[in-house]
Amino acid sequence: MNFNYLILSYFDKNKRDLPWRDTIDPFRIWLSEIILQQTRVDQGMKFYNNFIQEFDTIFDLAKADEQKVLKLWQGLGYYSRARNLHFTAQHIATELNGVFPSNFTDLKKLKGVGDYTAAAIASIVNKEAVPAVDGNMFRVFARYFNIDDDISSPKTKKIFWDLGMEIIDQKRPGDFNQAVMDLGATICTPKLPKCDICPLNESCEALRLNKVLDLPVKLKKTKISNRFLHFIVIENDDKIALCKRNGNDVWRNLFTFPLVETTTDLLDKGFVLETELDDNLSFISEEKHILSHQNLFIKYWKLNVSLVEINNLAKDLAFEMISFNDIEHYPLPKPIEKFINKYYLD
DNA sequence: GACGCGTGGCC
DNA sequence: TGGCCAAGCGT
Repeated sequence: MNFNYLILSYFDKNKRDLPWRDTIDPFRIWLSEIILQQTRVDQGMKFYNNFIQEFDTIFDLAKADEQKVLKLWQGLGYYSRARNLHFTAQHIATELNGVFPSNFTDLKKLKGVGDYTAAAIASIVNKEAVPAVDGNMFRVFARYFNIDDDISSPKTKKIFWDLGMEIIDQKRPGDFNQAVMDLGATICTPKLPKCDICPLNESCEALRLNKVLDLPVKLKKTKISNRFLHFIVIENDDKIALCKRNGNDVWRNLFTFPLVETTTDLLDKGFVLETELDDNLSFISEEKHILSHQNLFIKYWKLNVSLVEINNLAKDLAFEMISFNDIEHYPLPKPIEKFINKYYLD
């Protein structure tokens, strides 16, 4: 019994019924792969369904505003995926005459499509025998073949790619890749792997050597930094101040309240704005919001000012007054979404 | 090659 | 609880 036979037999009997598995439409396969980057199926499913409901073809996606795409992506995180998704849809619609690339080399040229995504799409849509090297593949292969190279090192990826190229099923490359991912997501999991019911348990090297939980080896740990954010809530009538974020920072092109960032939690002199308007500030609430690489210590402050002062401030802080009725069109980071839901929309 | 980029779930 | 993990990519 070899790896391919065992895992494909398992896949044929146990593959998960997922909406993007009903089609070979490259647009839908592509969308699902982008959504599932660093994201669990459970979390991405409803976003996929929402996108498909809103955009039937790549032309519909290309015609939409980026802001609408980001709004649909709101809550899913890693928002560069949504910006690149939209950019690539426009690129295909206009530069490629709406024809979605189907081979690995051309897919790789698309913004937001790397080795993994290109291989996944090419193997499923084009039956191209290229391995989809993702976290699941790292884990399943590292365990089955007892590979202890550090998977956080980029050069290790070539070891797994080469091995994948050697053994990928030539007749069913797409099923092979999906079978590895399904096994990794349901049986060969990072913690509490279900080795007792694993279809590969008679030939798995890590299981034989009792080192399943030691593989794969991942040495590098991401460094976490602390940031201190002060969001200024400015209201007038049925409007509230929002700023579009720009620059190379989290939540690019999403909207927040006007922001003052400090280097420590302790505000020197107790001032936020460092003008006489600090007298008009009142503390509302605080929370800790955890990103993958940053701890955000967030405070919300209400600024009580007149309409005239708001108009003057708007120039300095670059915000717009947005009607609550229109907020549904503005993509918001999770903390801002939660704040607005709690204080205004309940 | 190292780093920045979200959110939610698990124990 | 806090650390780790989840179908990576761009720079």
